Amino acid sequence: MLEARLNEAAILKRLLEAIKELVADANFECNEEGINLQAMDNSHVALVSVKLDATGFKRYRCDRPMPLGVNLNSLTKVLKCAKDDDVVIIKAADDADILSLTYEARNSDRIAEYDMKLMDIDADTLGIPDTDYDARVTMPSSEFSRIVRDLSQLGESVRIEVSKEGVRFVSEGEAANGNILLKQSEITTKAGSSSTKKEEDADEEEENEEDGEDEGGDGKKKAKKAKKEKVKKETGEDVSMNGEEEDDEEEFKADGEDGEEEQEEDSSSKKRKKAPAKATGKATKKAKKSKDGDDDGDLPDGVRIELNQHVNLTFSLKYLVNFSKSSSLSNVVQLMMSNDVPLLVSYEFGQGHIRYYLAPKIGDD
Amino acid sequence: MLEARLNEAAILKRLLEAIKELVADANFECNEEGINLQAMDNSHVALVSVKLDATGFKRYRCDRPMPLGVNLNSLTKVLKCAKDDDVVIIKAADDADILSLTYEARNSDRIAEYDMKLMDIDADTLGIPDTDYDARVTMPSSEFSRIVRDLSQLGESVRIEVSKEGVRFVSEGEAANGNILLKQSEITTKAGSSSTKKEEDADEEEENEEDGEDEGGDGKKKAKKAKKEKVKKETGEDVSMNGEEEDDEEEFKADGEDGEEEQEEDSSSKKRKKAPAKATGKATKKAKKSKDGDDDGDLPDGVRIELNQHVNLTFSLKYLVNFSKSSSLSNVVQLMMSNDVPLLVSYEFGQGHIRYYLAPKIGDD
DNA sequence: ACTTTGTGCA
DNA sequence: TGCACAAAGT
Repeated sequence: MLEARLNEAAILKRLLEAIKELVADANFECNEEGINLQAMDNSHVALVSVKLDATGFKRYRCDRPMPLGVNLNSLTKVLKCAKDDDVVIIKAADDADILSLTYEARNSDRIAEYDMKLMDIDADTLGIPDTDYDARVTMPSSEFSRIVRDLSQLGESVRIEVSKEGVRFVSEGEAANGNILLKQSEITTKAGSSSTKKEEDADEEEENEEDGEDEGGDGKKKAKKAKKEKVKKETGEDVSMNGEEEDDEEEFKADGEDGEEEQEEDSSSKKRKKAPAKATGKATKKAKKSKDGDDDGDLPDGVRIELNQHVNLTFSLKYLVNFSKSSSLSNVVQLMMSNDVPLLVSYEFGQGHIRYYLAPKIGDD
Repeated sequence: MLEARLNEAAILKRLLEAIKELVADANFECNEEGINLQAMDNSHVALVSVKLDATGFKRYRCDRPMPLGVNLNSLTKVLKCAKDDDVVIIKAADDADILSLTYEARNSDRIAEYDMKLMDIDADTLGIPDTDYDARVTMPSSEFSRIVRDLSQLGESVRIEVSKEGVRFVSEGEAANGNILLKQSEITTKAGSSSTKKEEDADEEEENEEDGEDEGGDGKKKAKKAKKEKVKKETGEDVSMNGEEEDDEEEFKADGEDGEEEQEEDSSSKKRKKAPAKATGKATKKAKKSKDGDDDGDLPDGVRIELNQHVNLTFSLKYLVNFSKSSSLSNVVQLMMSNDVPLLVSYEFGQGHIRYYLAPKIGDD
């Protein structure tokens, strides 16, 4: 039995609007910690991963893990029937093939209920490469959208180069070449910069775990490897596949062995030796942030670059444009990159996140 | 070597948006006085002429005249990558086949650079008929857009009739006929009317030249001929072809002999015996305006009609609709007409102008 | 590229 | 409540 009550239908609507073009059908994996979705795009080039923390719901109950196989197009249609500020109640019986969505108007004088057929979807839970990233770029999501939209007019692909100078997006087309340089708003290397990050809980965790190199002053990570570890954790933390920990450079692979979102709590404590109850959500994180006076916070503008090593990768703009539809979910986006490893594009939105992975084009850097 | 710095990308974006449907490729003729473009539309029916005064740029440098052959579609794409308030720097080396556009964000932490291939375009510099117009209608550009859009739904062409009564736009279609009469806001004939005109320098010149009939009271021109002379100068002034002065009724013809915008100064003084340095630009004009307390100034609404002689012409609405895309460049548009002569549709926008010429349909009036 | 729909503003 | 602008669909 699943019953989840969400205060704002808007979040769900935007999520589906963002991924419905990328994926046709997907399982919403529900367990007591929340709802996760993981799927490869139709052409098996990109991977999308959505997490909604149980704590993000007004009310949440999930007796036992259950996958809800959903046709995203249908769900999008159903969600369009909700007003943005409606309260949504999602319900599914334990062995039912029906998903029920109830929309309650704020004033409660309208209650709409929709039932949607569920489907069985091969649970190809995907192993997400648990990569150590060499560069993390935090920027306004609107700017990222703008850049990929602009460059997609010129060419098929974009080369993203992160250096101390900043981030450079380069696209070469038949009619014209484009080249956009974003300088970071403040300090160039990691942390210390007072530049704000975003609702990225990762940093606090770093402090807990990797200790010495907290956000404070040291511009660079002590050791590249250490840094990588951190970065990885920051982003990899919530990724629904946790049971296994391939170090990196692995392409996405299907695996059904992870405990269905039993989630980080366990695995993180075991493998990463830190376990600041991620599931407890933002409250904890934010509290920590304010204490630390760290880089987190929401920078409306401004670009932040955290860099271990020069990266230079080429990606298909078509996919990036698609990813950038998630801008409505957050004002900030993070790009995580290491050479020869899939790019991670991450939007954090309070109740969870949506992350996209995209393998670089070969013959780049 | 060309280097031009424009404070607002918007102006260029709008210009290209306005003409890209009409013309595929064109030469931007650059010289020390500014940048000019002249081209016939793809079907050789209409002619478009754009002028950007050097003085309109924040910085402008052009060592020697150079034509930049541009594919307008490509340029449009590149310009779409600029935000409206970006600063644009246009650069071209002397014998390069590359045009470089650099966009600097207001806050300067984003710099985008685009390279565009240039092409060789047959420099069919066109002779624009230096017509004496019998009627000039000044009206809000939005109103003009509305009228041609409306009428284009009914029929293929519009008959424009200017009389003392006002301007009448008539279209006859299969399903319905339309007929729009615009009465002028105040006095019917020339000048004196306090009706504002627009950034139209012409009027002051009239005063200088034709004297007696300054903006003051006399509603009509003394002599029709004199009036015509004036009108011609007013509009024909900046038109890039000045060397020759075919009196009128000539269709556009290619000619390479005009000194590439050596411009009016010379010809006007010689031929028209008045030469209030048009090239010096609006400052002069405006100063004069304010002094005279004449009709100039920007009338947001209101229609002004200057008429020597009844005109009655029929035009293809398809083209007029196309021309009216320039509304974003100016709140005011001027229509200049004489019987059996191409219509001139002119938008003035501070840094220059965009003008369209369209031959009337035969069998009209 | 144009038309239609939806949203924000007056 | 109506109008205008912007975004999406055809």
